[in-house]
Amino acid sequence: MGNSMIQIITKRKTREEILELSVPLFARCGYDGVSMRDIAAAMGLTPAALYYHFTDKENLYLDVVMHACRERSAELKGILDGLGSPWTRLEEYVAGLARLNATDKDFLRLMQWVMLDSNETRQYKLAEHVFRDQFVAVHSLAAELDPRHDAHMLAVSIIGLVFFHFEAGTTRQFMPGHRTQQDNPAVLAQHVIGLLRNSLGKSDEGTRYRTVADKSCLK
Amino acid sequence: MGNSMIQIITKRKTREEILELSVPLFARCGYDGVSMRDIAAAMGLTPAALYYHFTDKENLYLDVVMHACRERSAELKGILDGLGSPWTRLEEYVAGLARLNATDKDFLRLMQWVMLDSNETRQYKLAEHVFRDQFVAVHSLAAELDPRHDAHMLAVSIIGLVFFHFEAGTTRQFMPGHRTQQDNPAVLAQHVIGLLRNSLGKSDEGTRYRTVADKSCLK
DNA sequence: GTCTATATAAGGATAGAC
DNA sequence: GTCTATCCTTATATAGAC
Repeated sequence: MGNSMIQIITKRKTREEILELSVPLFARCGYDGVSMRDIAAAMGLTPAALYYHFTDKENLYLDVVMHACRERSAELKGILDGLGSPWTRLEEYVAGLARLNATDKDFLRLMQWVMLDSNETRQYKLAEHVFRDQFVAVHSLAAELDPRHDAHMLAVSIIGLVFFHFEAGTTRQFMPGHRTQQDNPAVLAQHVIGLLRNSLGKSDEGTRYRTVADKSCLK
Repeated sequence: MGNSMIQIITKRKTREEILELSVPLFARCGYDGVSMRDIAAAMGLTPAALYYHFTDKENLYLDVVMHACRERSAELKGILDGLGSPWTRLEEYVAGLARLNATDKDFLRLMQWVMLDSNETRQYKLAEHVFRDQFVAVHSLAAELDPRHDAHMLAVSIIGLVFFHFEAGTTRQFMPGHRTQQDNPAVLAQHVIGLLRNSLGKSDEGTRYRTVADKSCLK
């Protein structure tokens, strides 16, 4: 009995280690680009050992992506569910999302793989576990920010403004006007907030037209 | 001589057909997800025949992506190089980019694969042939639109606002607030232009604050 | 130009020993 | 839990006939 307890704990531990070590592999090369042999080699195991912990490659992949997301998006959820004014939460969320994407390239690329997945049912499962919670929160925030806009489209635009900047990161660096400071998440956040400031209804706070004087969104 | 001419023409024709038929395959499943067998089968050929026209899979893939882009982004380039005012060109470009992405899912997905490519030199080659021309044009447009903004970041934001909407299309449809009309490129274009209108300096035209009266960006 | 046949490697997955 | 050994399938690519 005590023995089986140890087995379970050990199994859990190895399982978690496999998940954690697989994240960068799948992030870099995607589902088809990584073999069970690759994963086993990265772990210092043989491929056969992986099948003790996971039924097949598909389930291993699903668990890896969900594991990576559960860990990494908790902070953002906290911001979105926070108490500040909608505009404050937006600023913090944009800054947080930019920081996450700048810091953790693996997370960024996993999201890209999810959106490109050619297996429909797999994509649906992942989208539900990975995007739904956060999108629901951004969607309500968008509705609070400016009820005159379409909340769904505004939510997508907010996320897209941050996300695409990093998604295009590796190609952007070869394009005209690139400077290294643009990869600084704080700089991007300021840019995005500057873009959104005048588009969203802040007239009730008397700040709707403040951009002319406010230099924070200017170069 | 006349005979060799026929051979060259035939070779060209078959080559073009292979490229055209490979676009949807690579668009759907990416480089690793498509085999030479798949392509040959789609063509009604054997894999060996492909190696008469292309040295290897890598070069076939490169040619497919470049072929698809050359054909599809010509219209957008025309808009960007057009004669209208910067703001007019922006509106037309956003509308054109939205239409292209909505109409041609293959193009959209090929762009995604390029940005995710794990082969660095391959990604660089593709980025140069696929993005540079258009980005240069959007970059100058951005500089004209509002010299106070960082033109590079503004250009990325303009493209990202349109692109991400469609990139997230398959997952977006399961998220709250989704309505089918949001997939209409004209609706998206209006949304994006509405967002940008107040952020970009149009004060010299006396229209900077016109959003309060202008209902086109409202739901 | 396209075929058949085949070399050679890499992939997912399992059986059974330890 | 992990190993060795192996099965079977699929992959890229080439040689040589037609």
